[in-house]
Amino acid sequence: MIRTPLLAWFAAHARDLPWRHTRDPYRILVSEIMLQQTQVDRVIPKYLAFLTIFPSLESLAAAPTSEVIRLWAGLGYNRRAVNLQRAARAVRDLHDGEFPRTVAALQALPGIGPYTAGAVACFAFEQDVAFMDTNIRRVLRRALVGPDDILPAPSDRELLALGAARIPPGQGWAWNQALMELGALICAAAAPACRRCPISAGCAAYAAQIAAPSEAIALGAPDARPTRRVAERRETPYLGSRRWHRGKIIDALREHTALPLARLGPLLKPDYADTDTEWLRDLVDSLARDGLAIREDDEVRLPS
DNA sequence: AATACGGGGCA
DNA sequence: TGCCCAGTATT
Repeated sequence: MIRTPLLAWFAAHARDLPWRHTRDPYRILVSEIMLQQTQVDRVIPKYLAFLTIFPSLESLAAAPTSEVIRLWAGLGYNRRAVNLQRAARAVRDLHDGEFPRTVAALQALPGIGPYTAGAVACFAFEQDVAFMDTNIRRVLRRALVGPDDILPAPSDRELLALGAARIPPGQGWAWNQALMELGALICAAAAPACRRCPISAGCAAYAAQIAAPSEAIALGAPDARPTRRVAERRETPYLGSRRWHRGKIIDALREHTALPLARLGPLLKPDYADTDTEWLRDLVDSLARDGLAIREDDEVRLPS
């Protein structure tokens, strides 16, 4: 068994996370869906609570969708809750209750994309597959390509190929966990802790930083360090946005079995008027298309 | 290739 | 405020 510096570091410094104690594909899937665009610390309590209520794929598949959506409160991206249950039902109905093991079959399930399919194949079935989340992408890029601002930016396909070739055979599980852990704890997006990094000796970004300690810009080196994200797009304001209102509607539906539009409206905006009905109906229908709500005439409820 | 999709934590 | 976070589906 090969002991690379990264694997040694992981063995010594890995956080004790609940989903690292299991290989149950159902539990791994729940963790991976919850972790999509959501920080570890915020997921842990939700993950434990979810598995207490839905300890098995069968229990989740058989549950009312409304209960799954209610349990999802506080996690955001509520479609994930619906898709997670759809995936559970697909495994039950289309795969005879047996989790598919291949990346392709996993990715065919609702809400499971390239990342999650690879993660389940690796973390549940211990396959040596390469995949990328935001952490792995940043680590591979810095280590194998160079500083964040180098151009052209490597494509995901290139990065994936580079990363795949470096997986120590038979240790994909630990390797991929270690890459993610390094990205989260050491090779952070801002202020990476290179002093504590176990792979800085072989890191392209670190080498570049040592060679040119940030005075290239001050000296005005032409085209030396072209900056990516020069014209960064502003993040759209969240408060009062369509997303915000959708979230508020789901919150209201979590509290009530059913709600007429005329009662839902004032819960969203104090000055709700009849002229807002069309706006509200459009919002509700968008939720209905996502499987997050059901509207019958002027009454709204969570899906059963 | 762009957008929509939640929400909370933090500088 | 603006940025970030174990992404996916749709256009």
